[in-house]
Amino acid sequence: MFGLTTGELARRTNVNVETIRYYERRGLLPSPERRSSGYRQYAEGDVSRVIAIRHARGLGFTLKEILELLPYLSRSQPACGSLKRHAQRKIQDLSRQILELEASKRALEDLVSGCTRRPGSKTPCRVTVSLAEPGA
Amino acid sequence: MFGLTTGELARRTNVNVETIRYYERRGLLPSPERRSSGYRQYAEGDVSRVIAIRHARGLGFTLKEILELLPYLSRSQPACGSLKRHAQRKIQDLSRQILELEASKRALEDLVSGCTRRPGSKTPCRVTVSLAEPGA
DNA sequence: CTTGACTCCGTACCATAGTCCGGACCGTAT
DNA sequence: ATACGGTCCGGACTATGGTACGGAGTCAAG
Repeated sequence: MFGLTTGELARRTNVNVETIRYYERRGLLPSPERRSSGYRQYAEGDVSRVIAIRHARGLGFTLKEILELLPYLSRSQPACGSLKRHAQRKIQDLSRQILELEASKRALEDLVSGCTRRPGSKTPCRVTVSLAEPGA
Repeated sequence: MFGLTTGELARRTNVNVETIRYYERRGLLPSPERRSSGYRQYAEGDVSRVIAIRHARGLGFTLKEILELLPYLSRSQPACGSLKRHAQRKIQDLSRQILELEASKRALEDLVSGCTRRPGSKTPCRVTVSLAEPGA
């Protein structure tokens, strides 16, 4: 066996071939061995590595953050504490983002529910006013 | 008076001069009158227009969405209904985004709280495993 | 009349996460 | 032997929302 080609790795991980190359450029995947033809030869372990990256992406980690996380994943004695701190920081980030979105949502809901304008009315509706003259 | 220059509009609305020009390119601001020198001449109304754009951005609307919204803001009889539908669609978007972030947050919290590994332990911590072998 | 601040313009650049392209080369089946 | 699909590569392109640059022209104060 010569290991997996880029396409095979891509199929197994359900990811675009270009994404595999992109992850290599970003340093998320190690530069694999090459056949004499130049074709990349991936090992089975690379499958779980790609899956781990996709999983972490799904959890909201950026590629940059994952790059910091990856060393822990390949150590035999993983630095659980550091990993935990990363995760906790990410939880804080997510909490903040959620709060921001909720604030926007509430503001919009207030806007919409506050609009009691009847069609044909001469006064502009509250939504219009709020967008056009915020603070009014 | 010759109206406001780009810089004056930028200062009054607390945005970058380049952003003003960018909004013009994107069609969010009308191309203003020009002095003989070519300098843009903005009217007072443009101040509230820029502020409205920033406000809508803060509510989570994209520039593209704001572009669709703006016509309603300048009509004398604003189409309250359309505006309301836009706002409601945005509320749906925000709700969905919030749910996604909350799901990620919960997953991370489970990961972190589930990790009871003692320093020096031979078994890798759950956070590591979960990231490296999602689904395991 | 000069200086410094401001404005003009097109274009390039930033970050993010990929995706796509085109020409060249490889590998295998027929 | 040749066709077809896979792979190689650098670079361009997508979308988003701006920011920065550089050379030229403008405005106002001294």
